Amino acid sequence: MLQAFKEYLQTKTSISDEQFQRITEGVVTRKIKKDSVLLKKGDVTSYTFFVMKGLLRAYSIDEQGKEHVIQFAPENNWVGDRNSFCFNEPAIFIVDAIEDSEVVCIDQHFFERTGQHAPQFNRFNVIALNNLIRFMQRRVNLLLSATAEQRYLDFIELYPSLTLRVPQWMIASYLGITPESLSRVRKELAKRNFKSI
Amino acid sequence: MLQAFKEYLQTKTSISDEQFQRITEGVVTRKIKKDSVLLKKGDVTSYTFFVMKGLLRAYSIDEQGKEHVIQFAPENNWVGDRNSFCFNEPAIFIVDAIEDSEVVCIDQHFFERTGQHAPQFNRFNVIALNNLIRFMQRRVNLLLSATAEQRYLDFIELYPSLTLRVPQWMIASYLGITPESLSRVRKELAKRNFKSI
DNA sequence: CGAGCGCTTGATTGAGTTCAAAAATCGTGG
DNA sequence: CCACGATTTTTGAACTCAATCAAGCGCTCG
Repeated sequence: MLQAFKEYLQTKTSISDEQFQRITEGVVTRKIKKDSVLLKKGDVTSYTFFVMKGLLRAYSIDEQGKEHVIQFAPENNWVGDRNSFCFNEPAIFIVDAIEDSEVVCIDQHFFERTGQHAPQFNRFNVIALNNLIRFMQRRVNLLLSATAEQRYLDFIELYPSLTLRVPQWMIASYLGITPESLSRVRKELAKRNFKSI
Repeated sequence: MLQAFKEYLQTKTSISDEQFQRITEGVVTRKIKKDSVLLKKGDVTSYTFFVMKGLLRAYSIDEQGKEHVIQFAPENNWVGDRNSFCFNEPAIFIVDAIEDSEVVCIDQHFFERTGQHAPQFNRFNVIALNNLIRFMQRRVNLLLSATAEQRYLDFIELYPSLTLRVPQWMIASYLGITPESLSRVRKELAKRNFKSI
């Protein structure tokens, strides 16, 4: 049932089968149907989620009702609202499913327990956090400096598979442009013979 | 000599004077004159820096030679290049001093040692990393959704003191707009009687 | 005191938005 | 399996926010 999660942890931290058994005692999974919401703005939850199957997104909605995708979370990724999970404040993002998905619900206790049972886990966790920061710095840098076209090219290079699984208007939302603009960017790229789309 | 660093660590982690003494053995500080570079793009360094005094910035330079500020680092903040420090890759950012500054040079060993001597430090570190991620998500969200004016208002609210210490063109660079645009935004705000600038 | 840098202002341009509508694709029930 | 409605993508035209280019002002610091 937690097979994918086990494989993930074991490739990252060399946790034994028995250790895995122990640390995931009581841990539950949850299936989320396409288009249904896992976490909504304003909620205060003590959970964050590991995606075993499917694809989710975290996004915000501005005053004009427009959505802005903060993160896509396919298999083997984490998703949640840090505001809520780490700081016990109301969630500022909405998390919902782009495809039928299955997630593992993880609370703070899990992190503590696992850190005690398997100290390598803490190291791994710190590296993962640093990696995420590095990744976000890159995204900020692109938003500061690059055109819509450059950002799109960066996206398809970084997430070739997502390009096929995510509707175009959501990618536009992730890039910070309108669906119409992304359509035009793609048209322009196609004209200049980017068959690779 | 490390007074400011000691106070920082003690307010965050309740490390004793003796512990501090032990973990900072061999740790060196460095003074950086205004406008001089602490870390340049392409360097591979095993250090990250805690700012005891002054103000630094991390920024990138794009193909057209334009600078984009990723981070301002005043007193009691950390600055460095994660690519280099955490992943031993060439630095992608430049770090230089906006004011005459003094930093503590910290290497990976410090983090390991400190984590062993004072386990609370690890907890604190993880929280700080999560806090930074939360903060960067907020910035991405603003870049995706807000106008130049909204981003500027957010900036002066979040960093009232920096607004006075940082030249205007650098704030523009942080916000992802040109100095000319920021000048106009300020003019517009002044007209609408935002005396509070 | 003058050269250079930072800030402002104006005129023009341009990337991307908005609004509107057509074309293509998808999902679902008969 | 097809048809129909809904959603997504594309296309067009007008518009807007911010960028660019260019000039002038004011400060400071060497």
